[in-house]
Amino acid sequence: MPPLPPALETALASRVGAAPKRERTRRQLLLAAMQVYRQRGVAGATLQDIAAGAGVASGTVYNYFQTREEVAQQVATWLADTLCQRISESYASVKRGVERMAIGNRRYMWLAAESPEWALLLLEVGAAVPALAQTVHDYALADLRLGIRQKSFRPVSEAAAMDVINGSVSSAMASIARGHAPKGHASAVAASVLRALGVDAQEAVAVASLPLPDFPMQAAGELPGDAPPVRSRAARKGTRAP
Amino acid sequence: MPPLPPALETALASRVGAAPKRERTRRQLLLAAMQVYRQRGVAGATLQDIAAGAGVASGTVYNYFQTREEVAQQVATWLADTLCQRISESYASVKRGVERMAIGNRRYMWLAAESPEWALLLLEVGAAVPALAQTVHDYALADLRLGIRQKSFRPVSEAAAMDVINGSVSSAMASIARGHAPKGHASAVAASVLRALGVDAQEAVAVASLPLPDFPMQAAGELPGDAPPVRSRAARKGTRAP
Amino acid sequence: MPPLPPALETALASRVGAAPKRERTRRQLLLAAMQVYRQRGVAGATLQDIAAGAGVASGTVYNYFQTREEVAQQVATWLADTLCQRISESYASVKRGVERMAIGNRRYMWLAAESPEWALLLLEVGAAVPALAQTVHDYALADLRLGIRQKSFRPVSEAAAMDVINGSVSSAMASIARGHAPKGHASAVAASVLRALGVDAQEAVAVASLPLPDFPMQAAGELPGDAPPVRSRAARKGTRAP
Amino acid sequence: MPPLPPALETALASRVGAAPKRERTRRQLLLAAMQVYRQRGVAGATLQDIAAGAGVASGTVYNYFQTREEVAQQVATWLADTLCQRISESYASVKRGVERMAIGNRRYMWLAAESPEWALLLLEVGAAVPALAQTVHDYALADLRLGIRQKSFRPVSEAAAMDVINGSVSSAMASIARGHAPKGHASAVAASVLRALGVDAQEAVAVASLPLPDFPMQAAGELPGDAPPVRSRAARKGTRAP
DNA sequence: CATGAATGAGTGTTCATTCAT
DNA sequence: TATGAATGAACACTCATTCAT
Repeated sequence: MPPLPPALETALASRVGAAPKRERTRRQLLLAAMQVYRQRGVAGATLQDIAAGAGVASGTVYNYFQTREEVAQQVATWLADTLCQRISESYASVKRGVERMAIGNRRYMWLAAESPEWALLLLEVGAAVPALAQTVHDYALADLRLGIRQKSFRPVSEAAAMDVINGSVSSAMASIARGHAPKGHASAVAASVLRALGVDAQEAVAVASLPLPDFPMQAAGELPGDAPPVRSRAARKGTRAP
Repeated sequence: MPPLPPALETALASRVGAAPKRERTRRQLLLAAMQVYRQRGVAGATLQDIAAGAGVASGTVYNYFQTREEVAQQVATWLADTLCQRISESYASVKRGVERMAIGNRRYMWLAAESPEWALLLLEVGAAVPALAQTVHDYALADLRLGIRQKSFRPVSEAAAMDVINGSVSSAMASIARGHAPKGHASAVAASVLRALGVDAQEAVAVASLPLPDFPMQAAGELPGDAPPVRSRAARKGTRAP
Repeated sequence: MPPLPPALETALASRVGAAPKRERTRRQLLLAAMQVYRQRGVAGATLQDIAAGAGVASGTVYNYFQTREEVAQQVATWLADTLCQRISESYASVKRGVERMAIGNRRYMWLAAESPEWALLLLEVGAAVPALAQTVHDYALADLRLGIRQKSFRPVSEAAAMDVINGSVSSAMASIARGHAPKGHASAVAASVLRALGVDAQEAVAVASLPLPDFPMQAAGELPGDAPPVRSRAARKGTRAP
Repeated sequence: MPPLPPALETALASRVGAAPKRERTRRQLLLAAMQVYRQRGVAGATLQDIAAGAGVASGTVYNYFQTREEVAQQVATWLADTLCQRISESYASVKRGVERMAIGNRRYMWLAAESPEWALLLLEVGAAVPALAQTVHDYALADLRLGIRQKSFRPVSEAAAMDVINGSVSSAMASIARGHAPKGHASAVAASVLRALGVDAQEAVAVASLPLPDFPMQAAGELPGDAPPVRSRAARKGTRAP
């Protein structure tokens, strides 16, 4: 999966080298899984492909994940946590809900332009694992409520707003990642969403055109989602020593 | 799949009894396929499940469809043609783009409330078979352009508008079908979408609250998508079994 | 199967039009079977392909042949009888064994040059149905013995001679039909075989270079191998009349 | 497949016990495949038959061969390499083309007498996999050309000679293996072939009656055709499992 | 006789999972 | 822990054969 947004690249791959062995292998597996998910889809991915992609034997995967499905779960968890956290950090200093909403939405669409493969992966995994969508949903909801408190948003209803936000951004990510979108699509969609939330047309366009804040490259401390222990029926230390 | 909207019920199931044998079997197969798609997903559906659901031997499926994928294609085609045509007919007399847009969007969400299983099927098949999404897209685009010509819509861009429309309605259908949506969600989402398209807030809510026109129950002439002969890619419109 | 030697063309296809219906259908089936045998091999031929090739429904085949294998048997029988009889007739007036042997062998190889598809069919069917090879074998054996009686041949043994004759001609037919053989290959092989049978080198080449007698085009009376009745468990007349 | 010529027995079966596991299983599979090819034909052999014959589950076959056809290919390769190499080694010290030709041909026919099943297998596989026939062809061609250079052979043409050699020996192998051949058939055919190549009758019989050189029993170094890794089309000669 | 829909056992192939080393 | 051979249930798809019309 070629061009990963640098920040994510940093978060994942660059740390593969510097970690206890178990964690390193686990990340290689997650990384390989994502590659395969993009090439074959989550449903079509085979464990042997993932293992091969990570450079380990197929049996080894079961030292890290109990079932095929758990791999997808953990990929989703990792994606959700990393993305949401990283993105929300990138505009932590922005205090107005309108701007936060516009920036958050545009950032996802920017991701789709920057690295279409990862965006499609996100959509693919999001469709397969509800947990991912839920996490993203929660972050957006916070900004929505902030904007409402600040009287910037007057949505018809909170639920309607959430469907418009999530639906529009997802749809736009797909359009952009597949190359079907015109220039400026991300801002146009972001502005449209603001309008749906009750923002005045001119302001919507203005806010949706502001320059995006920087997206920091360095990993912020340790990764979330670190290795939950394998809960195998045979999980013990020191087995096999003669 | 229990509660099918009556109009669709009419179109499909009620005619299973009165048709030449070949066509009857084909419909049973499509019907069974839809059931299985809902239970196992399009990707997870097995041909033997479909065959069993239709009450025929597994080999029989291949007298009607050349591959597993073709079943999905024809289900999608049937769904797209039936739904789009039926829905657009139901408001053929409405001339204002704003209203048409609101009615169309609400109708899909109404479908999700009326028969959640079918709505989820539609979303599932729509995600798996691009043709379906495309057909729906085209119908919506026509109304969008109409509204623009009538100066009712002032979308930031046509492409952005389409992503907002499709994304929001899809997202809302899922919310509604899964029972996560509050009362009045369909109208709220429809109004929000109108606002995104540039409609004034009050008018948006007003238009999105108008009573939905009737949805006719009788089949309008013959069904679209009738039995394309196996092993021939010949034209499909208007074919008629002797 | 395109270029059939005219004589065979005459024997088979031209008569399809002028025959009682049952016989006509049967010939269409045999003809279609041969086509499919060439395209898919005897083992790979399906009954539905054969039926389709003959322009009848698949069930109809079972009115003429009891099993798939019987089709192959009758094709083989028809080929063997037609070919051997036709070929041997074409040099009935030749009295010397040497010449008869050379002509017979060359005629098969000529067939391979003239219509490679039919030659390959012959080899294919010959490998699958021993009866064909046996018939051809018998014709050749007669000429061999004639030549021995006439002191032209002094084979090491009769059995060895037969293996050389059959093996060499079969091998050469394949070479020729596949386009791997140089010009004059048929005569060269025929001469080589004569030498193996004890004919002097010069004479062998001379005899193997004589012009081939005409190969008559008109069908000689009726075809051999006419419809053996279907020995079905349900073979009766007048069934099904109400 | 019972009586394998001892030398081949040595090469294949006797080593099944003493080898790394992967190689052992692979040989069992090849061995089983040969058995089934004889019983059902190459085309009629099913993978489950082969797997069962080797005492493994059906899926296991795919750890060694990518497709059904590859099994046949590797059987053919193994047969061709083993046989040709072993046979040609057995008369490496013979320098005259005539003798080499006679010995080579007789050795194949001797094989047919010694272990008819293996001979029929050879013919069957040879018909199904061109590579086998080609390898055999090449060995014979070398001896033919040697004899021509030595003025022993004066074939009508090289191509004709090859068809006579291959065809006659193949035909004779079948006769012998099926028990249709009289005593001394191998020598008789070998002599006949020599005559076809231009050898004087008396000398032909004389040469074809010389005692066959020993056929060594011990494996000469390692087997050819050793385990090519699955999922790689890499070079196969001389591969060696670690 | 002809039809062609239906059958259902059978085939090649895949892949998640296990387990001895 | 890592390995990777082995497993075996599943699956998509084929096709000879039957039989009601």
